[in-house]
Amino acid sequence: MSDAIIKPTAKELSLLHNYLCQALSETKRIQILYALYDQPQHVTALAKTLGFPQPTVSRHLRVLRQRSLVTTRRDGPAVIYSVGDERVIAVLEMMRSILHDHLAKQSDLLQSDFAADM
Amino acid sequence: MSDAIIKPTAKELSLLHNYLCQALSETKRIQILYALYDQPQHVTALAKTLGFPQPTVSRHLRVLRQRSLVTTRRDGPAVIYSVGDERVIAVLEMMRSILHDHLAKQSDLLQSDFAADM
DNA sequence: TCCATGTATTCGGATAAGCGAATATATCCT
DNA sequence: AGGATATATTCGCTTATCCGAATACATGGA
Repeated sequence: MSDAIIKPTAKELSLLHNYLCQALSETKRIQILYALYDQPQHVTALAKTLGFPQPTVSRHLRVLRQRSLVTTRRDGPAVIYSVGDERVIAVLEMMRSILHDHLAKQSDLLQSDFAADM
Repeated sequence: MSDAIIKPTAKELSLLHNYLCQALSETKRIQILYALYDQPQHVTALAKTLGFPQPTVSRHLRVLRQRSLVTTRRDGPAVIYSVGDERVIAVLEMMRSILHDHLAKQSDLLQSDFAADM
């Protein structure tokens, strides 16, 4: 498993960072991705759903759009956004499970510390 | 598949962001993770491998350590760092494959644009 | 204990990224 | 064309984060 991975070059990592890591490095954008995964919708609806101002949502969507992480289709004057690549959600879900295990482990530590004090 | 995902709360996303996304939102830290995955090593060796100043590496390692993304063990005055959770590498590898498909698709587009011009 | 090696932290300055408010642009309908 | 709705962009400001240089801290051996 370990040796199946071809170590990426610095250049590739820079691309990876600019393309994906950067895009996911903002809570609001992650919220937007999950909201769109739950339900494709247009900008104003998204803004209302999340409680953010419309320009804020629009700016974040631009970042996601430039990286093809969301796709668009017009519906009259509105623009419906959807998740462009579901694997991005899979990535986020994997991160979530790592986070959950981490929190569980921390909670275990707290418990054993507590036990040790008794 | 789609309905198997429990939509995370804003609070959880904030945690996720602070814990993982934030940590991966920096090219040098990703380089460090891959270098440690390739070979656990101490700080100075890492700095030499990557060509970064030692304090820079140390600062980034602190960020990773605080999130348990790397683990440490002492070897005399040196501190050997290793990857703390290999799933983080899996996450990065998944991102890489998304990036590669994206680049391939872009390259296809360029090709068809080119063909259309002929 | 003192020195050598290795690691972590602090400081000031520079850069990048987000935000709110205002405004520009686009689409459709009459 | 002109107005209504919806979306995108720009501007100035604030905040967060990174970096290099200097320095403090930790460990083991003479």
